[in-house]
Amino acid sequence: MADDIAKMTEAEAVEELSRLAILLGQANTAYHTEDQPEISDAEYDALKRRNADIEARFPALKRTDSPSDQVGAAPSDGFQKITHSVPMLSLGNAFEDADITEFDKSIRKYLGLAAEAPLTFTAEPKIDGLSLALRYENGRLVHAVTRGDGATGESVTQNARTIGDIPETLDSVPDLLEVRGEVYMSHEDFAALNARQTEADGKTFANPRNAAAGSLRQLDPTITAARPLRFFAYAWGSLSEPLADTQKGAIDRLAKLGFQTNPLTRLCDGPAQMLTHYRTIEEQRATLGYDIDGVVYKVNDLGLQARLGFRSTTPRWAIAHKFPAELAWTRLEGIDIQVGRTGALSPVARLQPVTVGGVVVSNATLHNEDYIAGRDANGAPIRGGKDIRVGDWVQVYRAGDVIPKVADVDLSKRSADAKPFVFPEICPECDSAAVREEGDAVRRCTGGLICPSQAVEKMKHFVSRAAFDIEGLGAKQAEQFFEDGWIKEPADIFLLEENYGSGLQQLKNREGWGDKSAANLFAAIAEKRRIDFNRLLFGLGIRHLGEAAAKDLSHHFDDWAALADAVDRAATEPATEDPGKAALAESPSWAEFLAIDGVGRTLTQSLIQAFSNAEERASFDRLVALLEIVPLEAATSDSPVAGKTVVFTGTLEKMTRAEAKARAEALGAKVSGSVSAKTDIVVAGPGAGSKAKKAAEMGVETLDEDGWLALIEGA
DNA sequence: TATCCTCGAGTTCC
DNA sequence: CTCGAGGATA
Repeated sequence: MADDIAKMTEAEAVEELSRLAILLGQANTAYHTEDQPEISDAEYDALKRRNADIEARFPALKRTDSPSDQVGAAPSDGFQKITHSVPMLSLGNAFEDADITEFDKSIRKYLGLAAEAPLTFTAEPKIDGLSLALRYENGRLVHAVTRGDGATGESVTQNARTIGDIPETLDSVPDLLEVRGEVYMSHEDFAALNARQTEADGKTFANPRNAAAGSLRQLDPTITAARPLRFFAYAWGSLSEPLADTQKGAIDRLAKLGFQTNPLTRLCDGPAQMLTHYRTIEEQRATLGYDIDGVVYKVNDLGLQARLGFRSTTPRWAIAHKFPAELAWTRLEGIDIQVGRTGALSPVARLQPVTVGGVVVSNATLHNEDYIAGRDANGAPIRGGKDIRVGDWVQVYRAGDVIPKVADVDLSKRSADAKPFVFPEICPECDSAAVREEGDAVRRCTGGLICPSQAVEKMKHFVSRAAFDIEGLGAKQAEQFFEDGWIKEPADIFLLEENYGSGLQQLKNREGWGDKSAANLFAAIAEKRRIDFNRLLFGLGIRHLGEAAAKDLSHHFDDWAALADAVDRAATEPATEDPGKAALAESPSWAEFLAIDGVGRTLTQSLIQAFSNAEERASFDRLVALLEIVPLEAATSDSPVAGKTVVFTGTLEKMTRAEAKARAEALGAKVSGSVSAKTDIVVAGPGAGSKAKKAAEMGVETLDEDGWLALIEGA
């Protein structure tokens, strides 16, 4: 250790560590962006060693962004999960020019803008890479998080620091700034990387996107550092203060801060200009040097963006205009039938492997029975039917550049002896009858849990990410345990240790399993004995009960017993021969379900069916007895309208009805269409009629539009 | 009753 | 990611 370090005071150490962090940060940036590093490797190492020495003497002073945790640090085990403070949503898609005019129109309608009123959009290439969120606090990069499922991503901070386009520090920025953008690899760098990979171990990447994704998710940052990744900034998440008041202004600001922004970003005054720019970008696509898969349009005015807000998974103010998908022709070698957890029989095409969009595809979906069929039993042509036969030449594409689909068939190349595909009417897995309900597109196996395929798929669903999400017990393990007979129903998972704890030995003999993994698994399972009510409901795999409905139900029912009791009562109400009739709605037990937003007759019936099935019910009971169910927290919004039921009536002048509803809901209010005893607030615009009158009669608080806006202001 | 929007379910490859 | 269908709404 150098003498001066041994003599250093704490204050001096703080200052020196700060100086070293900046120097090393600059050196890193220079190293990764330029051919010529500013300092030699030896000098770099010396600085790094000095930093480590000071940290060794003053461990308490170690900075959160310490350079010693960066490139060259020991690999961490896995990536920390981080919840995005503002969700990273995906974009709606457009494929045709008409979708763009429609996009413009629907925005105008939502905002109440006339067709001739000015409305400006940004248009920029959609980079085909992976999204990354960079969190800067007081101008220092503290976190880099992948998109993940949009709500939660993985921290790849150490890896992101090795990317030259990502600054370590920023000058004169808001205290909190989250920059979002795309990590990608250029064609040139991709080719060079694959050449190197070929020499090293022969494992090459299928396309630049996969190479970028693989590189960013390296546990050892030194490997990422050796991969030439780049970054374009195009958006932002949480901010302590706005960057600008337009989209373009914000992008320009990011560019000034030192981020790369895409040079093909333009302002467009309407659909005509947007489409022109789309063609321009499309023409340049091949020469850009990196992959793009379309053009993104965004409403330029950030005030309007805020008014437009979000649908459940996409913003209303942006859309991705995709380039046409790459197509390929190949031979259909066979058609297999898969049976899903609900019993749905899905046809899957087995193809002669073919490259589509940089990936070799050998399976593709064939949608359903009608899609394959040419003519029905009476010889009449089926609408939408393509008459696809084994042995045919078929056209394949990857929908959204992901899911392979059979798009078309070349009838001219059909061999004379090709036979129409006969869709099975018996489940291929369990021989139960497979029936198709009137008006339904899918045929379903009626075997229920007798059908091994349904049973195992249900189990996979139970352990899936949105349900119990047990670490170490994914789809594969669930299937394996099911086949072993160790897990026959969800409750068995929680009895696994008790019943097969001694089976540790057996586990150990299985490939990839040791003492440790079994212990870890039991710990992970134990952790999920405490489970959110909505996750439990979703995990049960009741038909029509998805993630959203599970939340709706757990908002309404306090606990499992309350729900089960309500379902039981509904089950004893009049038969449901004709679910459209009023008799059902009038029965109080059904009414309780139908009154829940998002719950209708179909789901109610489905709940009754599941709970009334003795075996299924017993299986639920066995499971619930082993769990501690955590009720869903009420939307903890402290806005003045949280939990209130609001009715809008009359003409709204400052916002459209859809906008008013969305804003109210975002603040935790429930928006209803008619005034009832449950209504808390009526917002009446000019021309309000019977609803305002009824509200007055019932003594419900009535506000005009300004009164409402004043009420929610600041929330 | 028709239309719009959102959700559920099933899909592949890495 | 897409299709089909359920649920809300005009």
